[in-house]
Amino acid sequence: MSSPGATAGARVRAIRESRGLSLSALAAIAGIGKATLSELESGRRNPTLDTLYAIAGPLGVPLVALVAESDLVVGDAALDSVRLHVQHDADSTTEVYLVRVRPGATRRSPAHAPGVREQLVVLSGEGTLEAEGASVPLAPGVHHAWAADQPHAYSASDAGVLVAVDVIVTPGIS
Amino acid sequence: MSSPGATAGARVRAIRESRGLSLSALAAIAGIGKATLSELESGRRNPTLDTLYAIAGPLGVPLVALVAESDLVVGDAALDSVRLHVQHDADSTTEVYLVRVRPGATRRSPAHAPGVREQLVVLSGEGTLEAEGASVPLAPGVHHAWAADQPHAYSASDAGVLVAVDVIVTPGIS
DNA sequence: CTACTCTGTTCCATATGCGGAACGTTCCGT
DNA sequence: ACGGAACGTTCCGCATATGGAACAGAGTAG
Repeated sequence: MSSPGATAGARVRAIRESRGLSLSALAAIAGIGKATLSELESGRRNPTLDTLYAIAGPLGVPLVALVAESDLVVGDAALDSVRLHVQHDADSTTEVYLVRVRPGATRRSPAHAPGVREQLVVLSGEGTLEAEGASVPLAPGVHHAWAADQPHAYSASDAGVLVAVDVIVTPGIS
Repeated sequence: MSSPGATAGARVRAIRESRGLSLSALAAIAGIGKATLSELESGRRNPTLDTLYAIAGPLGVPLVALVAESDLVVGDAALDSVRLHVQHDADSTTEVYLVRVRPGATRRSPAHAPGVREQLVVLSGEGTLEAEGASVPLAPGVHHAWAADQPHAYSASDAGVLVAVDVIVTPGIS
């Protein structure tokens, strides 16, 4: 955490590998030098905004995701999610994630703490959400809210990546 | 908007002035050169992460606030919004905003292009949403979707700031 | 009017981020 | 065993971000 550049580099590497992209490929797509990307990922440079911006696009993540002092829950092969926003209120904590589920993959989530509520807004892709014992079809524009203190799972169809905004509200203290 | 560095510069200047800080003072506190800050604010440099990080601290804002990809309406008495995510698909463009409406303020939005759909997930605060001729009460956890090709407005109650995630889907190409 | 301190900008030497071209490895098809 | 192509790293010339100093202007105290 000492240097923001170092953590950004680690984050870039994590996201890139979770996408199955090679360093050379990403450098080519982003239009930057391989040397730049290599030393950036290993934390040996502190990159320019332009460089980070060039990388964020092809990775499909908002620039915020590379810079934030927020946590990145890196994917197993099935899913990765980026925390876009955290907010501590008097009686609850609200988190906003951008979730990406790979085609054909399923993400099972264990039960959260009692009282936790979760909401999903699908941006693109199709799939299914299993929650509260019901099965909800997911498609672009679909919204669903459920109690997350029970196990639940999202899965993406084989057609394409499922991208969604996930809002999790946890009651109680920060 | 072309260069992320340029918008970051403008944002730094806006926040600095809203804090009543002089350029020299901020440079001294942040431990960076006045030249760096001057040319950064005027958009003539594209800064390093380290430099932005050094500035964000004394300004009292998260690094994210300086880097956000789109226009942040600072100092508008009614509202500010940060674009968290953009995504161009084959037949539509999806944008995710974090919107803050100040207590008692109202944000009126003109009609967007035909076919644009908008969704709101309220994170905290209370207020009212006027859309499609109806009035929807807003409270934490509330979700609403509507056709945004007509004028609409959100307003926050006097109780507190209204914070919400706003998803806008625009059909057609970028 | 002078002297001082503050403002923000411009000039400059230095440090360093940058991309292209090397490099050593590993893997795959022949 | 042998190309050949991919991987990621290191080297190097060039471009540029950096901070210190010099600068002009504005405001104030003497």
